[in-house]
Parts: sequence; C-alpha cells; structure tokens
Amino acid sequence: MKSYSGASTLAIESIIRATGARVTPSRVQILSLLQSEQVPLSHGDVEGLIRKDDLPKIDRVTLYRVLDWLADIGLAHKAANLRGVFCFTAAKPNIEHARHVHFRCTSCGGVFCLDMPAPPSPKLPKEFRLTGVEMDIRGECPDCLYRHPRKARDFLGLSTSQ
Amino acid sequence: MKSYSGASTLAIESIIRATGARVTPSRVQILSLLQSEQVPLSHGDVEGLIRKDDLPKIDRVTLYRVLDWLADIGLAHKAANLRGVFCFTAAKPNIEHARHVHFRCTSCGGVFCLDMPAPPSPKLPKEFRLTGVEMDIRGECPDCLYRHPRKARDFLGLSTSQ
DNA sequence: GCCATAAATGCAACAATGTTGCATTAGAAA
DNA sequence: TTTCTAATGCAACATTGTTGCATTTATGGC
Repeated sequence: MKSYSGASTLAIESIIRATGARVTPSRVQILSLLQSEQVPLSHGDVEGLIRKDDLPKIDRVTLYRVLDWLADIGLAHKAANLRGVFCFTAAKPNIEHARHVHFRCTSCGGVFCLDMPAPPSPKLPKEFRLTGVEMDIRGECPDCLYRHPRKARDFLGLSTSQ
Repeated sequence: MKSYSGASTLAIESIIRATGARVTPSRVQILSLLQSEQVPLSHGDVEGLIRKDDLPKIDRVTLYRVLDWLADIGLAHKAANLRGVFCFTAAKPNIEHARHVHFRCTSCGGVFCLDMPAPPSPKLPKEFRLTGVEMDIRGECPDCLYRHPRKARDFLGLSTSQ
C-alpha cells in the first residue's frame, strides 16, 4: 500500500475536521490522493489509483460524493477537461494556485500546468461577479504532436485556432 | 418553420460544398442553426431548437456526427462547458473570433462571450505546439447572482477563486 | 466505555451524454 | 439514368454522473 508524500494523515484529518464535517476514511483517502498528485484527476483516475495502490476500496457513488463535497467546500477545484469529464485538483491555501496557466492538449485531453502567472483580470461589464480568471492554452502536447497529421482547415481561410 | 437570419441557404451550401463533403439537409440545417445563434449550443440545445422551430427532424446520432464533423473540419468550435457537456459554435472566417474572452457562470454553466481581446500568447516551453489561447473568466452571472448564498470557504484561509 | 443520533456510506436503479455496427438511403460523378 | 459510396437511421452499447433508501459509523453526551 503506497504512502503519500504530501501532508500526513493527521494533517489531512485536521483539515477535514476544520470544515465541521465528519472525518471518514474515504475523505482522508481521497484528499490525500488529490494532494499527492500534481495533475487534475477524474473520477476514473482516482478509482484507478486506488486500485493500483491497493488502497481500501471506495464505492463509486461515495467517490463522486466525496469529490463533489471537496469541491463544494473549496478543498478541491472541479473543472471539465477537453473530453467533458470532470477533473479535481486539491486546493492549495495560497491564492496563486488558481491563477496559473493551463495547457490543454486538443488530442489527448491532457492538462499541463505551466508555471507562468495568469494575466490580470479585465474589467467586467454589467452585474457579473468575478470569482476567478483562467487562461487556457490549446494545442498539442509532445506525445500527440509527432503522430498526428495536420488538419486541412484552409479551404475557406478559416482560423487555425480552436 | 423559422427562417434563419444568418447566411442564406445557398451560402451555407457552398460552404459545405467547398469542404469536398456532400451537401445534405442535416448539414445545411445544423450549420445554419449554429451560424444564426450567438452562443455555444449543446447537442440538446440543437435538438430543442429543431423541435421548437418545427424543422425537419434529425436523428440523434446524425446530429452528434454532423456536429463533430463540423468541428473536425473547422467550421465549428467544440468545447465542454462547466457542466462537462460539449457545446458547438459556428466558426467565423476571421481569426479574431477564437481570441475573445469567455465568461463562464459557475452556477448555471452558461457561457457569455465578452467583447474584449484575449491576452497575447505566452511563450511555450518544450515541444508543445500552440493552436489557440483562451481566457476564461469564472464567476456568477446576473441571473444566478441574486439567488445564491455565498459559500463558506474561509475556515482555512483558502483561495476564493475557483 | 456505551448510547443515541444524524451524517456518511453502499447498493441498486436510473439519467444524461456520447459511441459503434450495420443495413438502408441518397448525393453527385460518369 | 446508373453507379458508387458517403451519409443517414436505427438499435444497442459505453461512459459519466445522480437519486432513493436502507445500513453503517463518526461523534457528542452520558
């Protein structure tokens, strides 16, 4: 059974306890896992890691519920990847985490966090309330790049951006 | 039966013909619809509009295939919204279209196109190939704003950004 | 430590979205 | 018109996510 490099189990437990909710094995397990990984994980990714690392099994529904709960209370971020599947990332207690730049591969759907600051927020019109700014760069990652042919988007002078 | 304000049917047909593919009623219908709307449409949205406007029915699978085909050849953009559902927007023949800013409501999942230019592309590390830059602003739209309470994200000094 | 209670879980069934295989239809080139 | 095959329609399936409800368990009070 793998042990995770991030915060200790005790630290994880106290984070959960601080939310006022009950400290359960599922929540500790899942939050530890999210914190120990650096990339956004889908429900399937988490299931896979639990199986691979021989951790105590967690019911499919519980997994969904814990992930959504983490996102609800702000301990994780939830966002759909380019395939339309929700992925979760452990929130870090500093503001900067939410303000970096993502590279999203349009072929494999992979997300890479680039260590560059996000641009400043522009002024919002009307009555919109801003909670975050995210910059996504689209393209192909090295893995996909070398095996995919270019698409013929030039018959009408269309944009090559997606 | 509603007639659409955008390009004429003849113009739509010639666009499709120019791709080398066959001009079929489904393709004309769907591309007209995408071009006449200003917001990204999901599969369900398109189905709903077809029903509402009493247009000739199109099979569910054909609709998926035509939408994906439009995205594949570059006549439409495909992107998952905050609910993880794919939405399609007609591509416009000028580059600027792909470079504006989106506001995504974290409550209702709605997408609003803000008429402000996207920031310049940062330099990419390694062997990534860039095809587009997108700036997403997260928050709540006016509709959702007045009816949702604030979330308590402050028990640990966490970021309020999503 | 034990009990009571409500929160959290597990299970089954369902819902929404998207995909595949294959027989049939129809666009368009000759 | 005829022919060829791209495109369609249908059925069945796959994946991702949700709901209802009975059971289990974390936790506060004794």
